[in-house]
Amino acid sequence: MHQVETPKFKTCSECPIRHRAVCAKCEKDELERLEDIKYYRSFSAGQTVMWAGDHMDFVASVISGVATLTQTMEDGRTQMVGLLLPSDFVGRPGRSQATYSVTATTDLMMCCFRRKPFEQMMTSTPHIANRLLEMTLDELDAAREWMLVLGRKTAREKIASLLSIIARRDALLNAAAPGKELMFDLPLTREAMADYLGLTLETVSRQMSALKRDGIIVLKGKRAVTVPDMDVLMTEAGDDSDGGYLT
Amino acid sequence: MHQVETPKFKTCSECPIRHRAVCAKCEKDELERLEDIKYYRSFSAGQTVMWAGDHMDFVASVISGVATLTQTMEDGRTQMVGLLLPSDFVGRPGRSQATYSVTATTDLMMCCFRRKPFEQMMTSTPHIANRLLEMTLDELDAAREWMLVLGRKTAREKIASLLSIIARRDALLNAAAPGKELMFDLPLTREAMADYLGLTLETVSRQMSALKRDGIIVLKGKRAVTVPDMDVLMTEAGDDSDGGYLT
DNA sequence: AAGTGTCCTTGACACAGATCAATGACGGAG
DNA sequence: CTCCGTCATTGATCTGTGTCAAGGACACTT
Repeated sequence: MHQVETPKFKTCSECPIRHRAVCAKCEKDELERLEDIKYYRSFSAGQTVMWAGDHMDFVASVISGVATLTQTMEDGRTQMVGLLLPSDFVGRPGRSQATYSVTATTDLMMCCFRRKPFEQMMTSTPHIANRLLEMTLDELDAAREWMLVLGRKTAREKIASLLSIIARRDALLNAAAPGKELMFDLPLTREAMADYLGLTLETVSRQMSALKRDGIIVLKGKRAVTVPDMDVLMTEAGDDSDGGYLT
Repeated sequence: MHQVETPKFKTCSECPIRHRAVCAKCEKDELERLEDIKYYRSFSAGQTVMWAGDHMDFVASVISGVATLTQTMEDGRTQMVGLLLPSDFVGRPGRSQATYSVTATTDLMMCCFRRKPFEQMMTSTPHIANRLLEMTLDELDAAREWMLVLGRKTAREKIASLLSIIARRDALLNAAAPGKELMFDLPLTREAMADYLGLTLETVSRQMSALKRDGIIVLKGKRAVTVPDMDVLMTEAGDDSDGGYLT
């Protein structure tokens, strides 16, 4: 049951992800052509957007909310392979079958483009293909970063890594003051966190409790997280804490 | 010490990776422009091609041999994040610092393009950018496949997964008859396999012995592997064994 | 032929994280 | 306000893989 809510803005130029999504480099006229082939779809938290193997006749951008990309083995073991945040792209041009399952973990709004005309536009205007290449290269880097987390980090480091990723992108979206403490809501259940990190939900829960006990994070309820000192969290994640400048 | 051997062919049109590399879609005239900005470099097994953080003034295609892409934490834990086979692309246009270390695990020949002129060509001819997008999307799929291996598979399944990947690409290169037994040389040491799989080299060794004991593989020396039945290996990897047709 | 270095194998034991199981917190329906 | 379902926490125990350690196979040097 897709809720067919409509977004609060009217045109692409008012779209909150206008400058970061796959359409970021488009000129006015290109945007107008995109308007013709796009439509909005919304999903409520927990809904499945598509199943692996489904026929897909669209590609899409996440406008708001969070979705997950997951892969499942026959015996039910599942691994999350991507976290889709606003402006992220879903689907692969030239491919009609979904490779992964997509699930909304919060209420979700997507901007969908009919696949065939979108593919045609990609060949006729380089702006879209260029932007998609940039975004794909970024995602590849993120996936490789994640391979280090999955392959070599301890459970505690994994949790700290996930928290710091979510904290950072949240700080970015909400333009938080640096150096100060950060506050955000976890967009994932313990089970989803476990699926992201290659752990069980029990281990996630225990490590969250341990980080809380050690004062690395403060929990209010199950989802609201406060990070008093981001550098300490980064150190727990096994990443170099210094931000790059001033040694 | 870079060995400055030269390849056995003379022009791009005779190049063995001509139709699969980043230049695959180029026309004759575009190939000529590429000739002007390219040069060959060769490395012997074990040599480091570049260190993470190095300044890079080129991007490159692997012509022959195998290289690895690795990421290392401060305390020395390392994770391989990519396996570079012939036709694979190294480096990121627009980025001057290497993100990962690249190491030749066999003798290696690369076709390097000076970065700045290559970037200019990317904007002026869509064929290169298009091909690079395709290749990057494929690599992203491979990375995500690997996340499932790292996060959710047992040591035995991990080894079987790695062996089946190498066996398949080898069969592809050498056009082996399907259904028959496969034979190939491992291009990786036990330690490199461990770094790919998020295991220790001892566990890799034990699981190799176990697969051998169970008749899944036959070892001749340390590197030569024979797979009597590919379907059995795929089942051990936890992948669906059936190739897609005929259920 | 013995010496040396690299890579690999195997064994004994320890431990991080999985598994099994019980209980708790919270929010929505009636 | 209580019932019930979902999600999270915590404890007890088990086990797969890591760690530490010894030795083997092979290639290359002299």
